[in-house]
Amino acid sequence: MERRQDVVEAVLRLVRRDGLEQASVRNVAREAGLSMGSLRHYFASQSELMMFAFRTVIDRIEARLASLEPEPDPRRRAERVLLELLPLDDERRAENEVWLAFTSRAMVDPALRALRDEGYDALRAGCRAILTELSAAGLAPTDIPAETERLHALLDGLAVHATMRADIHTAESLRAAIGRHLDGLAIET
Amino acid sequence: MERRQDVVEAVLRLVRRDGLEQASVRNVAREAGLSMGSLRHYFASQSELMMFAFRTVIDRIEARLASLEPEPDPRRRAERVLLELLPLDDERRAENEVWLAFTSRAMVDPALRALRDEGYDALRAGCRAILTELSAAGLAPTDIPAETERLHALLDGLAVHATMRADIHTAESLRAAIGRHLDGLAIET
DNA sequence: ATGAGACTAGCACGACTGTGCTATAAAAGG
DNA sequence: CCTTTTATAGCACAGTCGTGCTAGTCTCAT
Repeated sequence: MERRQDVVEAVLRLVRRDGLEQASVRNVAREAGLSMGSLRHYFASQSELMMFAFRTVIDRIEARLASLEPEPDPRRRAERVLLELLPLDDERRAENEVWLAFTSRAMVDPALRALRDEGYDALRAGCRAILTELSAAGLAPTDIPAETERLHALLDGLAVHATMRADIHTAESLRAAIGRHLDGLAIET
Repeated sequence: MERRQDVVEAVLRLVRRDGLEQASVRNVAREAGLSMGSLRHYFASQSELMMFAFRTVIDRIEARLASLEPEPDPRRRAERVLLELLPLDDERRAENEVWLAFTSRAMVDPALRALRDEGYDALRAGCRAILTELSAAGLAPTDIPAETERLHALLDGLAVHATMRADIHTAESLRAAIGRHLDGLAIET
C-alpha cells in the first residue's frame, strides 16, 4: 500500500526537476525504480496516477495546516496560517512548484480541474475564516467577501512569485508583505 | 507578408484550446493550414516558434499599455493601468491563459525562463512606477519596495484567479478588489 | 502442498514526436 | 528568357508515448 506513496514521490520529483510533461509512465517507473508493468499494477492508467499525485499534494497541505498549534490571538493566528501556505522552505517550495504545474494543466484537463477547484475553494474558505475572525476582533473591515478576494489573490500571487523567483522573494520579504497587509486591514477598519 | 504572425495565432489558439503540450509542430501546422515543411520554412525549430509566440504575447501586452490615453489624476491612472492588465474581456483572458501556460513551462525551460523574467520585471517596474506617483501625491505609503511587493502579488493573484475561474471572478469583483486596494493605500499613508 | 492472489517484469502495437532531407511550384530579379 | 530566391509540400528516421497483454515469482492461508 505504501508503495503508491513511493510512486507519488517519484512523480513529484520528476515534475519539479523536468516538468509535468516529463512525468510519463516510463519515466515515473524508472524514477521509482519499478518496471512499467509493476507500476501499472498500482495505477491502472496515467490519469489515475496524476490524480492521485495531485490529491496527495492537496492532502499534505491540509494536513500541515491542521497540525498547526492553536493560537488564540487572531492576528498572530492569521499570520501563522498565511505564512504556512507560502513557500518559505524547500518542502513548501516543492509543493508550490507541483501545484503550479498541475494548475496549469488543469486549464485543459477536466479531471484535474475538479481537484484544482477543490484546492482553490478550500484556500478561499480559509481566507474567509481568517478575515471573519479578524473582523470580529475589530482587526479587519466588515466587508468579508471583498477582503477575501483581496487576501486570497495576495496569497496566491505571493506564492507564485516566490515559486518562480525564489532568489528575489526571501522569506523575510514574504513575511513583510503579509504583515503589512494585516496592518492595513486593521487600519482600514 | 508576415505569415509568421498567422502561425503564432495558430499557436495561441492551440494553447488555449488544448494546452501547451498539444502545440506540436504537426498540430500547429494543421491549425495554421500549412504543411510541416512549410511551417519549418518560417521557424527552423520548435523552440524558436515557442519563443516567438511568447515574445508576441509580451509585446502585445506592452503595446496595449502604451496605447492607453493619458490620465493626469494619479489615482485614476493607477486604476486604469492595473485594470488593463486583468482579464476583463476575452482578448485579455486569452493572453492570460497563454501566459500561464508559458509561465508554467518556464519553470523547467531555461529559454522561456528568460522571457518570463522579462515580463515579470516589466510588470513589477510598472507597479513600482504607479506607487511612486501615488506616494508623491500623498495617496500611498512611502515604503515603495514593500508596497510594490504587495501590489504586484495582488495583481498577478487576481489575474490567475480570474483566468482559472472566470465564472466566479466577474469584471466587477476584480474592479472592486483593485479599487479597495488603492483606497487602503491612501488610508495607510 | 497447493491453490489463490499480490506483485514484478517486459514485449508489442499503433500513435505521436521533432527534425533532416529532398522535390516541386511560385515569384522575383537580371 | 533564364536563374536565383522564396515558399510549399511531404517522406524517413529514430525516438517516446500510453496501454494491452502474457508470463514468471512471490506470499500466505487453507
